[in-house]
Amino acid sequence: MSNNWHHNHQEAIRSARKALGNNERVVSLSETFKVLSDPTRLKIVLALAKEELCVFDIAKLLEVTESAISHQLRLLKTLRLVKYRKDGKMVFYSLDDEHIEDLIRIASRHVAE
Amino acid sequence: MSNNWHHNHQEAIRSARKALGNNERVVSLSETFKVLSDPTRLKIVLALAKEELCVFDIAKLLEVTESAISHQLRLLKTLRLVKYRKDGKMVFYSLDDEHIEDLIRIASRHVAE
DNA sequence: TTAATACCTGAACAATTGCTCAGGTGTTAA
DNA sequence: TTAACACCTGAGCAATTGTTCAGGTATTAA
Repeated sequence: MSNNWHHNHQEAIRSARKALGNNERVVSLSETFKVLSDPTRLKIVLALAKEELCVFDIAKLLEVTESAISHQLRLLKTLRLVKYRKDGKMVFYSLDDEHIEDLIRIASRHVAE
Repeated sequence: MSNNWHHNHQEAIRSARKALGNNERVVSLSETFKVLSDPTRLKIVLALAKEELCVFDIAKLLEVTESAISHQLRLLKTLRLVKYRKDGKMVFYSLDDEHIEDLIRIASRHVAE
């Protein structure tokens, strides 16, 4: 009632605003989730978390073209999620991030319900 | 060398394939991450994790239209990530998932580096 | 050198996505 | 009844995304 704005929710809004923190942080957070939101990319991450693989191996494993894999690996490389090691003509990729596996573990539990 | 296929990576591929599990599981996993991959949606989830809010409040908080919020809430409702409670003209939403907060906590650690 | 292999790259494409807009429903107060 | 409010909805849109395609580089073997 009375002179409160709209309805008495200012407290809740202020509290929620504090929980959000600054915008950049939230955007970074969402970008972290975005990397894992594509099935192909998630499969690459899952595979590389277990084994070091070359591009051809990953393409064979996921049944997609080497080009598609290469594009995704470039992104994962840029985001420093994977590292690579050259050996002659081949390039071996592996996971370069400890937190990601924890993330996937928690999410798996969520999917299992 | 010799009669092995391509190069001696069959073992690694077999091991990685096992780590992937079945395709549906991975797709479900990626969909979980996808929900949190949009900044607006992530902000809604963060806000509702802290406070029960009505649509108008969320729109005010995030500075977007009520329509946009309503569309996102419909998705979150469908995925059973939020629950709602009607009170007169207003609809109050709150988070309805324990795992999501763990997920965000781990991802936050990852962003912090 | 030539050919084959392994991988990378940019352009172009179809598909998906998040939002706006206009209009809808349901509830409340005058 | 009328108007205001709170929210929902479908259509349409611009922007983004993942992939294919064609061609490129680098390394190795013949």
